[in-house]
Amino acid sequence: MLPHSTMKRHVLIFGLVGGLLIATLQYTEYRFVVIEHSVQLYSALVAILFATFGIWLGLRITRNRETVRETIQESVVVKEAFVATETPAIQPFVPDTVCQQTLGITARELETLTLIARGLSNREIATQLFVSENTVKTHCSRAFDKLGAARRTQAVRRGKELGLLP
Amino acid sequence: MLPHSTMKRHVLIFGLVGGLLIATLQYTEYRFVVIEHSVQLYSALVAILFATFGIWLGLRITRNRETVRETIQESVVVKEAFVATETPAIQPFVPDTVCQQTLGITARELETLTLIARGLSNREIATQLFVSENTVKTHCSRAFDKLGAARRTQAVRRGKELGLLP
DNA sequence: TGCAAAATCACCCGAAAGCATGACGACATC
DNA sequence: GATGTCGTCATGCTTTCGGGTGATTTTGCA
Repeated sequence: MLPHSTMKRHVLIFGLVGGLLIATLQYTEYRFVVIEHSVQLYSALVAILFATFGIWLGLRITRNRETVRETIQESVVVKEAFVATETPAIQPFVPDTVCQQTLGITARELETLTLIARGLSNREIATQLFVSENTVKTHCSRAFDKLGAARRTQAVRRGKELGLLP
Repeated sequence: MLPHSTMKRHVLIFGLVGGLLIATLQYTEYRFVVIEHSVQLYSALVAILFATFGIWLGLRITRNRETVRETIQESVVVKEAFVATETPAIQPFVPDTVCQQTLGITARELETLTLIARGLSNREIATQLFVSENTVKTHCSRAFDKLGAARRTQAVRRGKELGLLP
């Protein structure tokens, strides 16, 4: 359930940022290029910027709308929608405990996976979890095994697909 | 021939009007419709407006530039350009071109990043891109550098945060 | 109380990843 | 023609990962 105010602020910020961006670009342009085709090129750039921005915004909004719709009819479909679309919008992420248990992934392993997904190295993870690097490696190995992953990037991907990671 | 300052002011006005339009519409929206999906629908509308505006502008500019350069062929080019720009607005993921350019990430680097995010190893990426593994490594290094990432997992995380990766 | 699972740590070793550096050709720009 | 960017590739070197194996200590539950 997305609060409307959040969305509103989103859009508003988008708009303002767009305007500001244009303005700043304009300003910088003033003191930079004074060549022949600069205006055309510059306009093209702005146009592309606008287009991509609009497209991107459209994509975003569309995706969110789908989320809303899915949530309303809430059933089995909600799960997939949750993983795919709503996850990034909300802060307190709750991993799919069912999936975790069916795969036999322990709490510590999931914790390790989460830190991997954050981009930490084994050593950093060890520091953060107050364990040795070897232990982290063990957790990694087991988690990778259970996820059917050969690399940590793959593990992250799988974890996100399965709803184990935010 | 239009004086440069005129064009500049043109573009600037476009940007500002865009931002203001969003803002005012947003404001009116606040005190008008209080229906369920109004915000989402409304945002979608604004997005479409933005996108079409951007596309239109892009088309205009493109046509102008083509006209300037080679007057012979034009209609065909415009058609293709239209198809090319509007099609990707629907399904597939569109990376944030602005962010990409501000960071100076090249197309090849982004491609490499995408495959990294898919969990592929450097060797697999090399195979898929028909280049040597060393080249992949180079792309990785440069991309990591531009993203401020030390590891590939970190790069993926950053890329997703910045809207460069799906 | 005792067993099983989990968590912890260690060691080795090969593979992969990452870093630095240099180089070359293509291509566009100036 | 000089310059710059991009893509490509290579080499050498260091670090990190991942797999394998084994061991010890908690811990939870029967």
